[in-house]
Amino acid sequence: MQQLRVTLRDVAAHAGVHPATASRALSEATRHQVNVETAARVVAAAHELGYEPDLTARTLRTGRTATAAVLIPDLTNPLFPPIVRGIEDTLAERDFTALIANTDNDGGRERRVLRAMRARNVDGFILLTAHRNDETLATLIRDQIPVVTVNRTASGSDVSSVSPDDNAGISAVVDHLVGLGHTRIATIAGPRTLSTGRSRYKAITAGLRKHGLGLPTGRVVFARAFSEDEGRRCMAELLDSTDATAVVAANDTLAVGCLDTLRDRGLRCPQDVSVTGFNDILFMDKLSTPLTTVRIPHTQMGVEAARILLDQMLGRTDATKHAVLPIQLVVRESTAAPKR
Amino acid sequence: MQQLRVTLRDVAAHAGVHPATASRALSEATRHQVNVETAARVVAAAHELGYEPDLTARTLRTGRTATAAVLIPDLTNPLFPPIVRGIEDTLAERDFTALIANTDNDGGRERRVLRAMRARNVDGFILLTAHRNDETLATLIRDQIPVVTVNRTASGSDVSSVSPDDNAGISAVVDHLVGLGHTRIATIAGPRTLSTGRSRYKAITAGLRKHGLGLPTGRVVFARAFSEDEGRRCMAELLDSTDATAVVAANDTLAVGCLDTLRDRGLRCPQDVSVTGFNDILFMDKLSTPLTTVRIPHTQMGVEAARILLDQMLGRTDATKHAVLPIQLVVRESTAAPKR
DNA sequence: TTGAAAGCGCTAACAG
DNA sequence: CTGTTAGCGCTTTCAA
Repeated sequence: MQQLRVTLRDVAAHAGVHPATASRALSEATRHQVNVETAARVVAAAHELGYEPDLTARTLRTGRTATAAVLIPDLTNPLFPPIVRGIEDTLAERDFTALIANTDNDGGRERRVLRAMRARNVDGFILLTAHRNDETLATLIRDQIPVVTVNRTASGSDVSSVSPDDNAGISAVVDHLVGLGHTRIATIAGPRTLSTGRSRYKAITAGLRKHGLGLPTGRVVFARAFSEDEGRRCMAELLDSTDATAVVAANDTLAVGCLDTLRDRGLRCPQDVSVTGFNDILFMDKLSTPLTTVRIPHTQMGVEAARILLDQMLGRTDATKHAVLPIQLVVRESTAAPKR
Repeated sequence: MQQLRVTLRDVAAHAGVHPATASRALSEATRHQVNVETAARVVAAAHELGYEPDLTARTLRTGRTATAAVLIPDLTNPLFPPIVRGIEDTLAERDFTALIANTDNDGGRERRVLRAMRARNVDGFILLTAHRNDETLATLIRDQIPVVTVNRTASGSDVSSVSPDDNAGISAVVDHLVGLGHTRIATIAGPRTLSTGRSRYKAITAGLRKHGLGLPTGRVVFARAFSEDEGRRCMAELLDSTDATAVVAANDTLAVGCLDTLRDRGLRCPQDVSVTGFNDILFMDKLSTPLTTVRIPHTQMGVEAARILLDQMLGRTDATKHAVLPIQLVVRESTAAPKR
């Protein structure tokens, strides 16, 4: 079978001390309690034997696992991998590990995942999934488990969060379109159950108002999910109900669906209709119509979230913190002046 | 602090039995050792109290964690997320969890990750990273820890693997190009340290020979990594050294780089040069030149890998298994007959 | 069929 | 500064 594991007792025996002393010598935090020479001897022994502490045993004793759960809707959505990398790399700096799980925004799956994660005694959670009035989130808050939400803010609750500056992003998009001469601007808004959906929707009405423009009912469709399918469906609906010359999609995935429908209907982007996205996910610059969109600092969002969570898990603070990260408008070829 | 956890003792007390009996009653495998009524009482008590076994404690006792490590080069490469999802979902069916780590194909990182995973007592490994003569792999084999490689086969070693049918895929690509009338076909081969690089390179020479065609030195460039940058560099090199009318890239990422270089040089694809990829990753159908490529069953590869690993971890078998999954040629707009 | 007892490897409280 | 002791929650002998 598997090679016999080197245990703390082995190290202690090798160094001629009691296991407890070896334990102290090996931990940064308690090393000062040990005679310098003794400590050195223990460290040498540990090194020599290739000692690697058993985190399971440590967890059982301390109740902490040095693990954070990361709940995401779906890893295959290209928005998430860079964020997850930011999280993982930042956690790793403190020897924490991320436990990733996909929830597909499905209540049942979410409950199952939450149970599995808690059975594993994770020290904290990063939620890229939270909806308004999120059940998972409520449970975690009740049990005082550290949580950070990313790209989602929970309604009224006091939870740390990291999000892109939706307001600035949408505002920049609207300014850009108005600057090109568009006055009839429509939007495909995200689901109202997601904070990104709501905040971007609010931002666009505000942005248009700033220019003295409105958003009549015919020019708004709410997507039921941030999916290409929904992008296609919503665009079709808009084409039937409005004469808008530009469409602001709540994210890139929806925008990609829009482009499909336009092509299927024989319309050209940007000549007939301008389209914008949000997030600047992978390959948006290489589409047949390179997408004008809002770039958010994906990886940095993960980094920030992990930092805030680490602070909480390590007990360095319990202040809630809301990081709003800067965005950047990226103008490509999906936007142009409206036809005369 | 955190809500007090319901423990096995609580359940036992509630049911009026000894913890050991409760333990037996709660486990499928040992339930038959317990009086039916007693067992029912225990189960009811567990349910009522909302008992969730502490996996940490179980691990310490049994040595098994119900966890598998998944080592990938980089999660942000769109090839991997669907595979990882297949792995996660399949592991979850047996209440196993995946622990994902990115190695960036960096030796130091790999060693660090391996140590971290072993400190956490994972029960098995899925490697999407293995190179030829892989150090990590060798260690795992030596210590008899269950391993499955995906998209990589280790040279000469006896490790279970899951891979797409590289041979059939490349062969289909070559047949397709020859069928269009190409005779001067070049290739951007993958790194020779990766089995995918080697096997696809072998497959193309074999495929060309079948048609009486050769692959002179000027028509081969080896990429140092499966990256867009390398695709750009290699394409530039090919353009300088050959008059090929078609380029077979060893994967989609390289192919995307090729397209960039062609555009930068003022060449059109497919009119001037045909290009093909491999994998059919996300958005290859929506590029400005939709890519002709080979579709592999991403998610299914993950599913197969997880199944094989589960069999090994649960001790159901120790036979090594090599799954080669079927591919499909997807013809899009990056290939056409050569200019006159 | 059930209970008693031991122990996985570690760390923290307490003594000395 | 170091050793003793105890115990985290669970499973698995062994004994009754």
